[in-house]
Formats: sequence, structure tokens, C-alpha cells
Amino acid sequence: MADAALIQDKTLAAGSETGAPEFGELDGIVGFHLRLAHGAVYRHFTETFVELDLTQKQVSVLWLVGEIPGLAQIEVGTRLRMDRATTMTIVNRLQSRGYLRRERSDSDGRKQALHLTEAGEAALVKAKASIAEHEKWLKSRFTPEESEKLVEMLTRIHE
Amino acid sequence: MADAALIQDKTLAAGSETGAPEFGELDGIVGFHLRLAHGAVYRHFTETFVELDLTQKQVSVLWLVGEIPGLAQIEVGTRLRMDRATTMTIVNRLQSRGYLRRERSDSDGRKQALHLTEAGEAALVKAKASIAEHEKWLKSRFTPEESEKLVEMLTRIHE
DNA sequence: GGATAATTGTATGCTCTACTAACAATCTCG
DNA sequence: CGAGATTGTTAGTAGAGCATACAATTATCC
Repeated sequence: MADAALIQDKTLAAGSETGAPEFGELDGIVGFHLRLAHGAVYRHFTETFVELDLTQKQVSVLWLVGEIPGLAQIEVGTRLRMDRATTMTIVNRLQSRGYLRRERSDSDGRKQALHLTEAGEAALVKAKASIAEHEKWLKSRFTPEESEKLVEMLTRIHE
Repeated sequence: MADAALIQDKTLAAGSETGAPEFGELDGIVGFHLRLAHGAVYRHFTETFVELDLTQKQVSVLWLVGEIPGLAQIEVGTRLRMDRATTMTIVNRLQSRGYLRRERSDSDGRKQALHLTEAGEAALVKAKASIAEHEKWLKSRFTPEESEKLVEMLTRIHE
């Protein structure tokens, strides 16, 4: 503990004057904080979904397909910013767990139309409840206006 | 393309009234946008660092050790929110590339004091230049006040 | 209409990150 | 001193991302 205090002192000497001294110059890098924030949210998500045993991507895919039945794999991947290979692995896993089924599209024989199974619908209902809980934890540190502003700024990054 | 238009119409029918119709209900989830934004920044980072062949984590570790020579592995991991095993992997890679060296701490025989090699210093200089470029791209969509507000809000999430 | 190009899904393999569990060396504290 | 905590290490597992190659289907162009 005495050693940790020493290191902390070193940090203060090398760190920035404003705010947290923990990261030094890194403290001014937006991308750095975005990554740490993502990590923190990812960890809380994992804890929240340990019982359902679903990942962020899996929930997103279930959610999307639930809203737009018959959506093609390529569309799912495009909207969630995943390439075809990554989308495949996620859809494969959801299908093997009995949450999704693939159907050949009538209008386009290349496409796989995705649909939720009954088990998938049930899982999605539970997932949405867990998402609500998770979001509550996340939003607890912001006013409604701040949450809206945050979403708006994040959208500017990913759109 | 006709099919894509059809799908887009379906989205509009199922999506939210406000803003982008691409994600439907998901559009209101802060964590969802945080993840997409992180992915976008991650991809741009990778493009920016393809020549240097460094990842976000690797740069963060170089940066931290550059600022605080002699920092112990456990401290690096704690500050960057990584466990010991993950920190090991990254330090191992940086060491095998000749950017870092380990030294037993004088004050605590359990700890490995980390130091940059000359090659590590040189890599860090280049990395900081690339980070500046990367940050410029990221911040280009915000006013200075917005950037500051964004960092502040992200910090509330990860601290 | 038929050849060519583009799209979509699939399979394979690689990398990075993260986590768990176990173990050894070292330090702390009662 | 001895029990427990800390730190580093190794090994194994898993998710996510990406690149490449191939087959089937569709779109485009001459």
C-alpha cells in the first residue's frame, strides 16, 4: 500500500493538472475515454446477461430480426456494422440455440430471410427486460437531456 | 435494389418516429450507440495504425510506461482496466518486439518494473503523431466544448 | 440472349482482447 | 514465524473482427 501511494505520487508528477491524474496525457484523448467507457459498459452488460447467456451482438441481432422479420443476413450485418463472416458466426450461434431460423428469400435466392423462433421471441422478451435494467444503470449518471446529447454525439461518430 | 427499398420501408414502419429509422427501438439505447461508436473509432484507429502495426491497447501501454517509467504491470493493468492475464499478453508482445523491457522492482520483488527501450521511445513518438491524426478525425465532428463534454460524460461511465 | 460482373452466403483460418483457474514467488500483517 | 494477500506467470476458453476463397444467385451490359 505504501508502494502504491508512491506510484500515485509519481502519477501526479507526470499527470495533467486538470481533473484525474490517473492517465496523464492520455486524459485528453477522446478515443481513449470512449474505449474505457465501452469496456465498462461491456463488463456490466456481461454481468447483467450472465443468466440469459447472451452477448451484446446476439441481443442486437435478435432485437433487429424481431422488429423486421425476414431481414436478410447481409442487412443485419450492414446495420450493426458487421461483415458477412462475423454476422455468420453470430447467426449460426443463435440458430444452433434455437432462437433463429433461416429461410431462403422468395424475391432473391441469394438471401437468407431471418425469423425468430418461439424460443427466440421468449428470449428477446427477457433480453429487453435485462436491457432496460442495464440502461437504467448506465443512464443513472446522466440527466435525460445529457443522455439525449450523448446519444446524439455518439451517433455523429458511427453514422 | 428494389428489395432493399422494400426492406427500408419495413424499417420505417417498425422504427421510431424520431431520427434515424435504421435501428428501430434500438435507437433509444445508449449502450447500443456507444458500442457502434466504439466500433467506428476502432476501425479508424486500425487504419491509422496499419503501418505502425500497433493496437489501441499496445499504444496505451507504451504511452503510460513512457509517462511513468518503472510502472508495475499490475498498475498498468489497473489503470487501463485490464486484468493481469490480459496485461501479460500485451506486455509480452511489446517486449518481444523490443519496445519494452522488464526489471524486477527493487522495493517489491513481486513486481515487474516496466521501461521503454529506445525502439519503444521511437515507436511512441510515431504513435503519438498518429494518435493526433486519429483524434483530429474523431474531434472534427464536435466543437471544443462538445469534445470536452463528451469526455466528461464518458469519464462518468468508466471511472 | 448470353457473357460478365456484382451480391450473398458459406467455410476456413488468423489475430486481438478478455476471462478463468492454477501455481510459484514475494510481501504483509497478526 | 506463519497465514493470507499480492504479483507475475502459464494454459485454456471464448467472442468478435477480418481476410480469403468458393458456390449460388442476381444484375448489368453489349
